[in-house]
Amino acid sequence: MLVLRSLFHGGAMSRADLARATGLTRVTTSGLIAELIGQGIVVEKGTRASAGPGKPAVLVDLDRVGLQVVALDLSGADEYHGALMDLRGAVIARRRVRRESDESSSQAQAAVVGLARDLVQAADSRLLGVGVGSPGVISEDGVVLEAPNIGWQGVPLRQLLQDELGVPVVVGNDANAAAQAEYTLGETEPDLLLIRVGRGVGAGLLIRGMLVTGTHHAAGEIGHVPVGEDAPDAPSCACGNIGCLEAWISVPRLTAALHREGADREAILRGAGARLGTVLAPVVSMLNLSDVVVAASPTLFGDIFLDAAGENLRSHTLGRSHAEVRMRVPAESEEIVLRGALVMVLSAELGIS
Amino acid sequence: MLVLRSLFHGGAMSRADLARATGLTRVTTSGLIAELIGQGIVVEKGTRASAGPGKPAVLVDLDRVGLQVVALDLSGADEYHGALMDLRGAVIARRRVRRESDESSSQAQAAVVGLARDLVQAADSRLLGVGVGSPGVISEDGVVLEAPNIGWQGVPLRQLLQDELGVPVVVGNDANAAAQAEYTLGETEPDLLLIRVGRGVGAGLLIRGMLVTGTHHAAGEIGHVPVGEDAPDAPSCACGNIGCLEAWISVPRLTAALHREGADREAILRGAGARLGTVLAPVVSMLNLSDVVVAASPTLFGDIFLDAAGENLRSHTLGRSHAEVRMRVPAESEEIVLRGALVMVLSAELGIS
DNA sequence: CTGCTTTGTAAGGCATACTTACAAACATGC
DNA sequence: GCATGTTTGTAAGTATGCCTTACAAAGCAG
Repeated sequence: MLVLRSLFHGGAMSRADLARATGLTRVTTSGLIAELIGQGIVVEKGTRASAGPGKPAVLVDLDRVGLQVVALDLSGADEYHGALMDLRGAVIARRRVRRESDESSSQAQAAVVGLARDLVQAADSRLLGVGVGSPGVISEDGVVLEAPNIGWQGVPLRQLLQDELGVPVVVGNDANAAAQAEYTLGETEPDLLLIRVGRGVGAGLLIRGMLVTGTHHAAGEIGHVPVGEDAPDAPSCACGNIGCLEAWISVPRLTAALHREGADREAILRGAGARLGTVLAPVVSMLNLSDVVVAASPTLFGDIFLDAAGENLRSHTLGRSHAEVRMRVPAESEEIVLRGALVMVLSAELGIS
Repeated sequence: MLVLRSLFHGGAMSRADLARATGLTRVTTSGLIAELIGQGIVVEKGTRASAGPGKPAVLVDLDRVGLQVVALDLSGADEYHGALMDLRGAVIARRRVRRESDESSSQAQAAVVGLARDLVQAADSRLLGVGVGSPGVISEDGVVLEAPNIGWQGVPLRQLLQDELGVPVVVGNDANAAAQAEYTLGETEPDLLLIRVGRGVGAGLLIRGMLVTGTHHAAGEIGHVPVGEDAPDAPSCACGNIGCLEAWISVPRLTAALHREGADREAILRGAGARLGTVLAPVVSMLNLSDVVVAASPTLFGDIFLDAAGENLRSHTLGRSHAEVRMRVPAESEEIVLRGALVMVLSAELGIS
């Protein structure tokens, strides 16, 4: 694991470089690399153009193009999205399956299994596994305990897919997957909060690089925290309460507000951002976070929204601590759940994080 | 570590019991116990009254009365409080040093060193180390980065005490210490939030039993999150903002509010509790916590306050997740920081958590 | 008193990573 | 052109931690 992690983040290097990076001896590293080459996970990439005296180094690296992963993103509003990727995150094949709004639980399961099977069959090289980012509350062993958007309750998705496909499968919450993608594939602090806004509002939280799951696997479910519930324009939520964060900022609700007659686009977006900032303030203070990522459609959640959220967040967390909170949009935000599913497979199969 | 942890939480047991508890073999356990007995950390406690066939077991246990720890609590409003304790948490000697309000940084340091030295000299058995729970922001290596209440800034307290006393020293935030005490000494979930209200408001947070420290060691600093800042009676805070949580519920501010003419005690306490609930709601939702502990003077923060906080918290976190949040007051709340300091030493010296 | 159970220890095995030693392959200086 | 020094990668043997197997000690049950 140590060797694989160093290789993954450090890129191609010699056995001696690896020994220095991991703190192991050259001897031990050599043995481990031999084993990994035997397993087909690591490959030799020729000698390095020598840059000094001594025997020239033979570079080794993860087989970044020879190993493949199937990643699924079930969080789309009207489609299931999947891709066959290599370890670099490059998409080799992509499939989208339209979702009917009146789909039953078993129809949805069949659609997802079909999508996964299709992509697994598209693999033209060694397949490490299948990763799935799904909305809802998901247990450690990949049972979707509750996913209202898909109409699932207690669906053992991981087991189901594994039995159908005969390949290792990992299933996780979409926001958690996105947070792991941002952490493992990006250059971030080990403490990271990622907010995802779609039909609902969800969050993924990493503390010291470790996913926070909560007592009942429901960490990150902040859509139904009320905020500004005494405001004259406080919206009522589908859950029955008034002023839930989700009722302020979810994509359908925000779109509806913007299309209302005489709507002031900027004021509405600024207001929505401010609501998010208010809800996040206690969390950011409590955890002393410095890095908050908003993964959502940039047309709605662009600079106006983000600046308002950031301003409000900072004005609500300014204490004696000088911590500056950075709020930002991740790179390639469209693919972030797919990339998160990839990272989940890397973590489960290779111990990479 | 594994063996010590099992012994600490399981109490006196035989080597064979330990083997079953840890998953190690009897042989390995026996060897480790022999080593620990050699170090004077574990003692044999005679044979167990036989309860069946087989050779009667020889009980071994941590030397709970022979090992001692010095614990300091610097969070008092007008005194430094310290105790010499055994591993059970029983107080063998206690000292209190009055604190002058106009004390300088170095005077405070001298007072703390004197208190610690006094208690170290009172030890009449093997002393494991010194633990200090201090208010403020404290780095991993025991430097008090900022403690406005004591007037400290960048004081390397751990190094200072260790050099003066020649004994292992651990320094941590008081709320963090309290949370660790509650976790290690009580029967709680591995995810635990502890709120301490005194001159300020602080929190200690454990996720999977691990302390959350935050990017700049300032996790738990929630005193200056504004809440209800638009209310007509929103108080202004020393920090310059309006409606900081601390301005609503800190002991001096709450006491002052209660002593105002025509004050409705119950309404004020309920209001203060509700403010705390509102601030905690996003945190509890985000982390999916089920256990929130309020460690504060029970005269002010009794049932009225707690019920209001709990009600507000629940009404603000009721989503689709059925998680019930339990809010409670810890046992022996007066000594909780001392006991936390004890736990910090156990953790640092013996790996017990 | 024999058989069975449980405890605790002794002896040896196996895996992991370490230390030491050395051959291979290159750059550099004379 | 060649000895010298440097870095890489592997071979052989060592230390450690835990395991398996085996057995003596000390009790209960029939």
